Amino acid sequence: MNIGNVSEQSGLPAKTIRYYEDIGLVQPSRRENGYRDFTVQELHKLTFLGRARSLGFSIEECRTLLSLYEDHERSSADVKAIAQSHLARVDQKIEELQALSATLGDLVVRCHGDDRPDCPIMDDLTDSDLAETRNYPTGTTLGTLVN
Amino acid sequence: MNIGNVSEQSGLPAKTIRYYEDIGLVQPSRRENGYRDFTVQELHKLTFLGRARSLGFSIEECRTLLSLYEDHERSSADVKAIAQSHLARVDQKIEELQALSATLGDLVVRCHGDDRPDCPIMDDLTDSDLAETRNYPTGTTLGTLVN
DNA sequence: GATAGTCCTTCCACCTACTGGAAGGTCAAG
DNA sequence: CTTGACCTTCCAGTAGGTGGAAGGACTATC
Repeated sequence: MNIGNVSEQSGLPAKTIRYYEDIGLVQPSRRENGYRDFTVQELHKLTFLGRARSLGFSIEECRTLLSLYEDHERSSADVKAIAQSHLARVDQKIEELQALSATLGDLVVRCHGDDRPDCPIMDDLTDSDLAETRNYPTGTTLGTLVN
Repeated sequence: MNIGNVSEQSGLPAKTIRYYEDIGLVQPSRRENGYRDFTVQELHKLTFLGRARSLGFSIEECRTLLSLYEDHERSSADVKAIAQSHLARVDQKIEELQALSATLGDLVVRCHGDDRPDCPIMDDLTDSDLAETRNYPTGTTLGTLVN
């Protein structure tokens, strides 16, 4: 199967599939003309990867999941552990974002949003006393908060 | 003020401050020896930036907020608009993550997590029939879901 | 004056997970 | 034989930094 075909059937862009080959998630063979030639198994792996990625598993988690996927003797505990730790991160992120939403929501409500310069949002970002009572999240866990 | 001093007072790593200079968020002057020399105003701007970033505003939003911060004639409506659109994105992200959490939570609960290979999580990632009834999020809004 | 330690500088590479685009080879249809 | 769709590789860019190397500057101590 050509990459275009596999792309259509798996739902992954051809670019992404080439990238997955680059990082060693799939190893399609090559034809004489240099074109990649995918087997049905590889199509399944790519579809699997697409689903796992859409559930937010990282590439490295996907790599592990893929090896478990191929190991029919694997224990479900191994799979569950990955899913659980991923779930924990998702839930933590939700909490962080909810706290953020509360803060932002409060600021937005308190801001008149008129043509005068007085603005609680700016005051909050500016005034160190306000900031000290608040409790700004710092650094590590909140990186890119929203995409 | 030297960068180390400003770093300590603003809570931003020196690396980050240099980066912010690179992208034009601050313009400290230089001493004869080549060291950056920050004014108190620049320290305030950096602190402001740190707070805005910790609330999840993007660098470009921070740039706009910073110009509003410096414009004492600005209207609060301009500030509010930015905060509101940011809030909307945060809330949308929360919804997406909650849907994800529900899906993952369901899978995790249904997985025995023992040493046998049967695993609903794997089944879900593998079986296309299951997947069709599900409704996997795709592509754009869910990029890197969790950091 | 020499030396050690800390601070500062620039520059380059790396992170995630792709995506866009250029330059060029291949294949099937008309 | 040409056109267009498909394929290839390679390079660069995204957001927002972070890590590290190589080297200059400053301060304290001997």
